[in-house]
Amino acid sequence: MNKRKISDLSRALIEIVRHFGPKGPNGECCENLSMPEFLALDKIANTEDCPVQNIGQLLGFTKSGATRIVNRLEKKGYVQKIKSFEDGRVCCVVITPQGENVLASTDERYSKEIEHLLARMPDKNAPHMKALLKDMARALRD
Amino acid sequence: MNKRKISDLSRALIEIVRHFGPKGPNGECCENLSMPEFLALDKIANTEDCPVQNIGQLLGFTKSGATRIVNRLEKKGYVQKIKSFEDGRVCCVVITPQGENVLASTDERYSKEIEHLLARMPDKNAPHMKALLKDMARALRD
DNA sequence: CTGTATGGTTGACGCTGTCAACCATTTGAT
DNA sequence: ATCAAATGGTTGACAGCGTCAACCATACAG
Repeated sequence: MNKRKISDLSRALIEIVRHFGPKGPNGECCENLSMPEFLALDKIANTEDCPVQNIGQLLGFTKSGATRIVNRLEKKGYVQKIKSFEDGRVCCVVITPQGENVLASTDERYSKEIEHLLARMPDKNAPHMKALLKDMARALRD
Repeated sequence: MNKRKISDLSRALIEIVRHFGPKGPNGECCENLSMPEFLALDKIANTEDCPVQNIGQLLGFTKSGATRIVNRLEKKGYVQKIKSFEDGRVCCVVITPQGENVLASTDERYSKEIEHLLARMPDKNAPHMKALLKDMARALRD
């Protein structure tokens, strides 16, 4: 198989992204959670009294997009909207216990898959690989 | 920032996927090419006389989805459909010179971004990191 | 030559996110 | 106190993408 046009490195990253991304084998992250929904849920879990717009900002959505994602999550019972009593315009989005559950179980599946993948790597250099991934993510944030 | 619920490793991978994936800063890979379109174009470039269904198979689409992606690519001028003369039912999808161009330029952008990222990382051993990423992608294929 | 399998296309549909207009609340200037 | 921005959120209309099922055309086996 003589791959052309695209460098090995690009292709490697693309394949990794594809595998773990929204359209990989697990197009949905969990039972009934799309990738953006999962990401939003994660943000909500980690933001105290998260306003709707924050989510949009963090994930690169419009505020109306954010509203819609939050509504979906709410309908699924993973999230609750509570009017802020400091500012009547703001909706604090809070994760529910069910939301916590689904987040935890998704994380578990994700982690397991990563471990499984790392175990199959040639040099068995899993710890090294983990460090690399974390460093990469950190470098992305800067 | 005390991140809860999700393990560091999961989060790292998620962030990487997000950054390089369809909804990262570059939601579109190139000018007017969505992520799936880009992937399809890559497959087409690397498959001699690629039937439409192949693309669907390789990317996890229905055959009708594949038709639609190919049509989009054709409308953009990156691809051409040619009726096979060995089997009148089959459409060979072939990349055009413009398609090659867009693929090359996208690869260049992608590569540059990776290099840039690696340069910012604490471990300056770029070749080693590249090797690790390629190993990871290889492990995915098995 | 007839029935079946296979490749591809198309119409109707559902889901997701954007845009723009909108409402409600807050805030600042007067 | 009042009124005009500014800000947070929601909603209707819309477009893009992919699925499903029905369909057409070609190939092939008996």
